[in-house]
Amino acid sequence: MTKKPYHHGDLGETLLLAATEILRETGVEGLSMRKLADKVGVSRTAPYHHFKDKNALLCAIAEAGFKQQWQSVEAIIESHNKEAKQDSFEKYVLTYIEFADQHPETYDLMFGRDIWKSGTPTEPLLEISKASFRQWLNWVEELQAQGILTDVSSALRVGQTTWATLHGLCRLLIDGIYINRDDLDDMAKQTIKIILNKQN
Amino acid sequence: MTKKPYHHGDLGETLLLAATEILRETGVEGLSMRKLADKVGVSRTAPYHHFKDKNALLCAIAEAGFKQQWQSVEAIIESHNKEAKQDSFEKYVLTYIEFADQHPETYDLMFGRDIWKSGTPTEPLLEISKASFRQWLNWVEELQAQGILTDVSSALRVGQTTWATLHGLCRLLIDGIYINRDDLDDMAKQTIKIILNKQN
DNA sequence: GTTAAATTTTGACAGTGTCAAGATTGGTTG
DNA sequence: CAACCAATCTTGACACTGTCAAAATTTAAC
Repeated sequence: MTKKPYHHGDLGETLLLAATEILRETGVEGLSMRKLADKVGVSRTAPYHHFKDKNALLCAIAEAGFKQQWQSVEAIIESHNKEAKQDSFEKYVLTYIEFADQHPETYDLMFGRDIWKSGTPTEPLLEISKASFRQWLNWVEELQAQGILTDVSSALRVGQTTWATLHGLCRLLIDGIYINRDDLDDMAKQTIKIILNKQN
Repeated sequence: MTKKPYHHGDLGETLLLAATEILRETGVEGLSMRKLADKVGVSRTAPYHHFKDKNALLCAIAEAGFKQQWQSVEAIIESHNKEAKQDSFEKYVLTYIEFADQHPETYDLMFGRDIWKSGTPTEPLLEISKASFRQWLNWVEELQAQGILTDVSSALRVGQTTWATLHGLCRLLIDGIYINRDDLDDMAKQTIKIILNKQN
């Protein structure tokens, strides 16, 4: 049952795709509703029938980012099920960093100021972001149970700080401050050590 | 030799002060050149003779932030000189977090996208930010020498990752994601433990 | 006191997000 | 098939933004 909407064909999805492309090429500051409409070939206000706001559009992009991230994490969980937990955790962290590295603009939208401070997250975005964090907490709990992570503090607390560490690294990478691209691999490993609390 | 400039009295400084106030009250998104001019009582384009750009204005604010942070750090170094290094390091970290907590908008400018990605840092800002990071690296070196921090990796590498941890926490706090205000003290302590690599 | 430089203003332009009103199209129902 | 309605798209408009150019004003220097 492929329903082809009215005039355009499937504007909503087309807009999302085009917006994501503009985002990748020029960053958020280069993404305007009008340019987006131009690129797709509709009038300036056409997008407003598919996204209430520019904020809503950004939220939709971020939402897609969370979904993608979610899936790649699930893939790791399944494929690495047999291995030692610690190995798959490392893979987890590397995948997380890789995502931030390859989709910096999307990552910035997912966790950055634009949505969470300047704007307001939509309901579905709020949900999936919470779910995403819960996914992380589940990992932490497992690792605590197996003695790989501290259980001196609660899973929540450990989850917060470890994720802060990971997030901090990603931000440094994305914002390009105090960090060189060549250092990334090395720092990722270092970060894993810190999280796992190993000296070497 | 107090030179009172031409018409206004001391526009440059007045603008900086007013801009910082607007920043605190409404965030970057509420800070426009025109509102700023209005607030100070000059015409829209008057600020452009004291700051080349809006970008230059933001850089000036960030620069002031670095200076303030620098001074509070220096104060710690002096006053805590006699104590054990580790104690003053903890104080250092807490002070850093406190600054981010009390001047979130300024902190966001200092390390955020607006200047480092959307805009371009001015020369003086670039300098003081580097100096600020070197200040941190000096701490790391001292702590490495005293066996408080790992010296498995270089000071640079350890400095990067530890600062990433600290920065990550501050960002979480500022952006208000996955973290409650009440958890701050607890998380700060936790973060110190992680950095110092102590399990409890 | 005249000249030059620094400072401020007014006018203008392109760009932004978004609302209101009208035009067009498609699906649904009699 | 005809009529209606709702979804979709366009045009026009408004307020706001950053910033440039040219004119006006004030101060400093000689």
